Amino acid sequence: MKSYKSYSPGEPIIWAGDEMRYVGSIVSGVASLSQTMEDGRKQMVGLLLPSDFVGRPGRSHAAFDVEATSEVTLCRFERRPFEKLLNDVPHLRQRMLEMALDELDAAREWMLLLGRKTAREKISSLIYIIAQREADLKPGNGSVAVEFDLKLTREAMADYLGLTLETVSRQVNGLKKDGVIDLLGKRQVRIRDIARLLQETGDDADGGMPV
Amino acid sequence: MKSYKSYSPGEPIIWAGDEMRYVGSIVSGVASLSQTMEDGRKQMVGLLLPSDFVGRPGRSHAAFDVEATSEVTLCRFERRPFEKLLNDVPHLRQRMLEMALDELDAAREWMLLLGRKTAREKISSLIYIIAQREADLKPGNGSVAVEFDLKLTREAMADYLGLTLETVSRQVNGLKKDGVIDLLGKRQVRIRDIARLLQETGDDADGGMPV
DNA sequence: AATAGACCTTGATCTATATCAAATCTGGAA
DNA sequence: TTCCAGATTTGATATAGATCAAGGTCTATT
Repeated sequence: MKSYKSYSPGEPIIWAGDEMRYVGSIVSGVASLSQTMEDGRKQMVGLLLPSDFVGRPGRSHAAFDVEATSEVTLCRFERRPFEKLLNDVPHLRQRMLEMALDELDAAREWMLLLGRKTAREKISSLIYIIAQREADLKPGNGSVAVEFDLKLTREAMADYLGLTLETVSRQVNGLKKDGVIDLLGKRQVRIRDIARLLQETGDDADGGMPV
Repeated sequence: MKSYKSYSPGEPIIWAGDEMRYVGSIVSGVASLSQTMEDGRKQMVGLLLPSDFVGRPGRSHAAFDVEATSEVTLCRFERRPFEKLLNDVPHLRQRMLEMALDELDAAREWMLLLGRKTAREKISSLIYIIAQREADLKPGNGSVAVEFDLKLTREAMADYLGLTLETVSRQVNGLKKDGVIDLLGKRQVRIRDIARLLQETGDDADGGMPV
């Protein structure tokens, strides 16, 4: 019932419309959840990092494309037995509901980014979020990783942010030029000024002013 | 434990950060779920129509603003007893999970719209979706309502679509000029050519070509 | 070490949509 | 009916980001 499978960068894990025989969770690497329009316009709708769940119990066909962005290892369960388990173990269903609600909140945050943020705010937000999630995985130090690998091409970032890859490139280098981040290699980022980065995201920096 | 409350257009139902004493469901009217940035930029992240659930069990404070867009009647339950009910009745938790997953899918569809669609495609998609949901409520005829009230101001539409109200106005009148829709009063819409409208949304019109 | 292909950067230009600024419409209150 | 405030339309202009077009830079392979 349980098995592991690896995928190389760019490899599809499942296409929208395919039958889903498995559900699973990411063990290592980064995968992307995305939609594509007939004319090729593409939008990532989720970034799947280690511990994230893939697939939807109770649905036989995939609604979105899932692709490996970096080298990915997936831990898979056959969907049917998993659904049975879900019925038998109330705790598990509780857990699934929490995950779904967290993802819903994340999706809604992303809607604000896509609909209303500028290109620079979008890039800053993405870097900040990846730094945060990176730090969650390797606990210890502060609450945000200072140096890490983006594990995304400029094109993948563009697809996530609703921009073109050229704009992504310009904005990343803009943040570097302005001393907010350093680039050590194309995808290796060091955050030079975390407060400044947070400010550049356009998000409420200081959690609301009490009157 | 159960009560009803009405709100007039523009009236806040709850603000982000407020304590949530109730969860509830929309009985009639339209409410909006939205986020606002410090400088006033606003993005709607959900449109709440009759039968939609409001609030999140297991969370004590609201994550988003909820406002009545039209006259709204809300059926409220105290949150704590509701959460207890959720623990005792497994069927209810099952239902909540399904609703959360459906909303997640809807949010992800909206991400494609916000990130990649043109203004005209955005407006067409919104009109199409409202027509669909309108038809769901009053079943009978075809699968899509032909004539209905948008129940949203141009500004509310703009906040939902990530546009300005001027652009919304121009695009709505563009669709009218091109014979896709008729306007009977500012918010009353008649769909003149439903196939054409669907095409204008940019979505896969004919459900994918088998090879 | 040379080559190739996938990424990435940079520059010039274009355009969809925002922004600014008036009208104009509309439905309800007096 | 007349008036008014909010909602909508319409026009002129500005601009962020897209698009088009080269080059440059890694990294793996031979």
